[in-house]
Amino acid sequence: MLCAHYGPQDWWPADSPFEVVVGAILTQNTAWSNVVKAIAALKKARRLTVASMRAIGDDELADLIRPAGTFRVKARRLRAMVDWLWAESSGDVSQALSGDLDTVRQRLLAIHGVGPETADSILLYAGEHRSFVVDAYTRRILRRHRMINGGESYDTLRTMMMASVGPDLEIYREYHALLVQLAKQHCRVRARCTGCPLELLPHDEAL
DNA sequence: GCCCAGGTGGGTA
DNA sequence: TACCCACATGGG
Repeated sequence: MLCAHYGPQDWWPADSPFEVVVGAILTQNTAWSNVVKAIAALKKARRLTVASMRAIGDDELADLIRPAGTFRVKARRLRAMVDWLWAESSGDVSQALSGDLDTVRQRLLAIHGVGPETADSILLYAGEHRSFVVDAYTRRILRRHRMINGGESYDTLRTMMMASVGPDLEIYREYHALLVQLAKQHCRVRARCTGCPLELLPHDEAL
């Protein structure tokens, strides 16, 4: 039995794939609590759809997402994203993300404002792609346990994690929750992760 | 008042 | 290629 079974299901709370996409951009270098406020404002203004967000100006969009910080920058990035989604699939997020992982990932990375972490978050939580997200938590934990020296590139860490964990959508999605569980319950992931970084985490210092 | 957060793009050497 | 910096709000 995988410890993932006990993990919370709310690392990326969202009511729709598009909300995941928007959150992925809004959370860049930003506390999630601020993203929640911005998303609530978008919902209240009925602008949390590709078509309706596309229909407003940058100033209005920036004003709505102000609580998330760097709002002018993020308004431009959301604009680039909705334009792409519209061109790609008339705003159907699932359809836009369908297809071969590496191909879709490259297409996402070509969009202004979408870097590797944002792309992987979208692929994993808005799509059905088994693409591991390397975020600040992942780096912090691996470094704390001296499993990396800190200089590795994003792609190096992603490849390392995916090779050791194995292709498992649910484990990828629950990874951060898993770390919490590992810390609290001293459990080990053995079924499919023998030898992986999770296995090596000292139970009292996972976070 | 200060520091940081679930990054990315642009500029410079 | 390899750094350095702007972006900006809200919470501890």
